[in-house]
Amino acid sequence: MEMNEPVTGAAHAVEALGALAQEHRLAVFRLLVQAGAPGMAAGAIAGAVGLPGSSLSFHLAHLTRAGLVTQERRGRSLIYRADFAAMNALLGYLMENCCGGAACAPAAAPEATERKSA
Amino acid sequence: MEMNEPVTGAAHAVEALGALAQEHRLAVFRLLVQAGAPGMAAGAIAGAVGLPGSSLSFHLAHLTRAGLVTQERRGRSLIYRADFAAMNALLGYLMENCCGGAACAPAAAPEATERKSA
DNA sequence: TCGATATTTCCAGATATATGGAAATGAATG
DNA sequence: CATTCATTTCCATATATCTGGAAATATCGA
Repeated sequence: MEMNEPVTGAAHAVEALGALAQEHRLAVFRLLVQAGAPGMAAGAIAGAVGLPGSSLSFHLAHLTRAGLVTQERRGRSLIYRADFAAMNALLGYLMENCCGGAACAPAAAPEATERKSA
Repeated sequence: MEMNEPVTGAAHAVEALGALAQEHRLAVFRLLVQAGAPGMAAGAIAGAVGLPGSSLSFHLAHLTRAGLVTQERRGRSLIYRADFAAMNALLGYLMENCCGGAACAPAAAPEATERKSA
């Protein structure tokens, strides 16, 4: 069953975008983006974003269902990580066939990796 | 007041993502992305996505409020266009300080502009 | 000014989502 | 096996969103 496929069709994209379209989930996702490969345990995330366990769990499940984060048990903790491949697939879907293929401005080059602070 | 600023803070990003997190609005936005600079009239959009006027208007207003599309009157039609700058700001915000600044995989380069067909 | 065209606003009902406390589950430790 | 720690599931309430018909608004042409 399609549980962890890259964002391919409209329905997947809507689910992923909906997962990100919420204050706390967006904060969690960005936190995981910045955490990178090591990921973070649910408890550490809860501490960072200041949410009660039940709410955080709800949001993590939402992000996981949408395929934007992965879950791995490590001892008694559950480690969550941003899924960069899924994210890229989503961005690609949004900009697909941008400007009908014409050489539009560098519309698909978010300079995030070059940025210093803000 | 902040009506058309680039996506800067979390609240803006949530609004933009929420605007895209809906089947019909996503279809409309992608249509406008592909239409590029000329944009499309509301009626043409309605025809393309098959929505009654009132619903489409609701969704276009939503996208406009979120700063993802712009509106310009041309005769009796209203021309809508995707706002690529806002889109890029959103993508940049999502990937900000990706992997803590480490040289992570080319996570922020959706190859949309290089793609041939799909 | 009258009529036709293009689009929006108004409305109310149907559906979906967010919240957090309390109880339940899963995994390690002694 | 009993205890502690980490996280999830359950539940009810509160809030927000989607929908489309009908009426209102705006622009053009004769």
